[in-house]
Amino acid sequence: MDPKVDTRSRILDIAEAAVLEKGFEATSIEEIVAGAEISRGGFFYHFKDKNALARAMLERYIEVENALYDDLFARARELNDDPLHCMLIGLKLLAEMLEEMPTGHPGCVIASTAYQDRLFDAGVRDLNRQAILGWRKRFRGMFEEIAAVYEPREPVNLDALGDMVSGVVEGGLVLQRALREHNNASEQIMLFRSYLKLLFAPRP
Amino acid sequence: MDPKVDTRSRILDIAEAAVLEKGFEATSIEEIVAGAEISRGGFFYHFKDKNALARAMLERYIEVENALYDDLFARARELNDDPLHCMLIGLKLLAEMLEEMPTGHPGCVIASTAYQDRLFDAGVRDLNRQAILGWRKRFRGMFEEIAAVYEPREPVNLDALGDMVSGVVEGGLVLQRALREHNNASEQIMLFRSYLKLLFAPRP
DNA sequence: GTGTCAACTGGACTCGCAGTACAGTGGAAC
DNA sequence: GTTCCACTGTACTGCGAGTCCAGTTGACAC
Repeated sequence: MDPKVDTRSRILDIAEAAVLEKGFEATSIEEIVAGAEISRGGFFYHFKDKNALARAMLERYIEVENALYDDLFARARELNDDPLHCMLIGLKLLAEMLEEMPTGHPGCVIASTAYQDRLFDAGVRDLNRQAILGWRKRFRGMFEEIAAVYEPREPVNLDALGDMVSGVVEGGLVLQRALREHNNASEQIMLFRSYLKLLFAPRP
Repeated sequence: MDPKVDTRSRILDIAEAAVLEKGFEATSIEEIVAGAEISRGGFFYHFKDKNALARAMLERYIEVENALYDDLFARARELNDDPLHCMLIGLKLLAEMLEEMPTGHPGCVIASTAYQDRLFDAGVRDLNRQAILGWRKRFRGMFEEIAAVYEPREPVNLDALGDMVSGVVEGGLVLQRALREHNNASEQIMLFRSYLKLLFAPRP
């Protein structure tokens, strides 16, 4: 049973670890098949080419990420029913989570594919795009709820504010990777959180 | 004279355009030498390998970027002497500049190298790191000036706030690339600007 | 027990690209 | 007239992606 645990997911596991550590291009198929203990032929049996691998990785990653956000904000909602406080708690939880991830959050995957996009086909690029649009929609919805209760202190485009969650995470991860520091992403999220506190502060 | 205009910078020009359009890995030396109308031997005469090219590109890019920030905030300072207003004007100018860049801002280069870092040697990675640390220092200094006049409404780490400028730009550029939209980066900067307005709003 | 199919193995091959090596050349500077 | 810089051109190695395909192995079907 052990050697048979779905070869396809084993390939994805190995590939994901390698890609997160050193990037997609720097990860060779040779290396993946060695890690997964299969032959090159076996790899190409499951994935037509590296593009197909990228697509499968992105699909899986986006699912995991969405489940994570669902869970995070569901927990936040349990702790506080107010939409603003729920958001603030959720962001705190997200920041804590990012700190606990030693090698860095997979969020990388999105930025990484965005910056190497000529390496990928239209399917991969579109998947990437849809993921970010999904997060925009998710957070925009939450901000609408908040804005219905707390009038924003400054005029604000809620789509852009929704994007800012993804943007701050991605930007923070870029900093973290480039600086080789550890808490940049979580720090950036906490700053964004402080922005929201000020933006939706109740009028006196 | 025309065919002789410093081959080295011509290589850098061609390479930069290609890399910004499709990424470093996807840009072949073959293609660069064709664009610059030199031979492969000529390329390797100027650059030991692709790593040396990357380092030279980064060096040049960072210089340009720093000059740009110098100029931008100098102009802002001319318009208003108050450190907060100077920052707000500078960010507005930056946002406008980003909107006017059709193919997208070179800021990409930093994120791009960060995400493909295993492709590069320690020299390139360190250059990348130093650039971000330089911006941290620059913006931290400006925020210190502001905080000396306007007490922040929320506790804030000024290093992290300095990083947030780079982070928001990088994050915005990631969004822009992935979404294939055009104003995400400038929108994100304007949101950051609105954060600063709220954070350093004078007490009544 | 035979047949079928999915899930592979293994090897041989092509292709494109990075990088090496080096011999030769043309023109400006001294 | 020589030297040297800035190349050109060619020929080579090596690596990794991707193709092709013939053959194996184990599960289940009938």
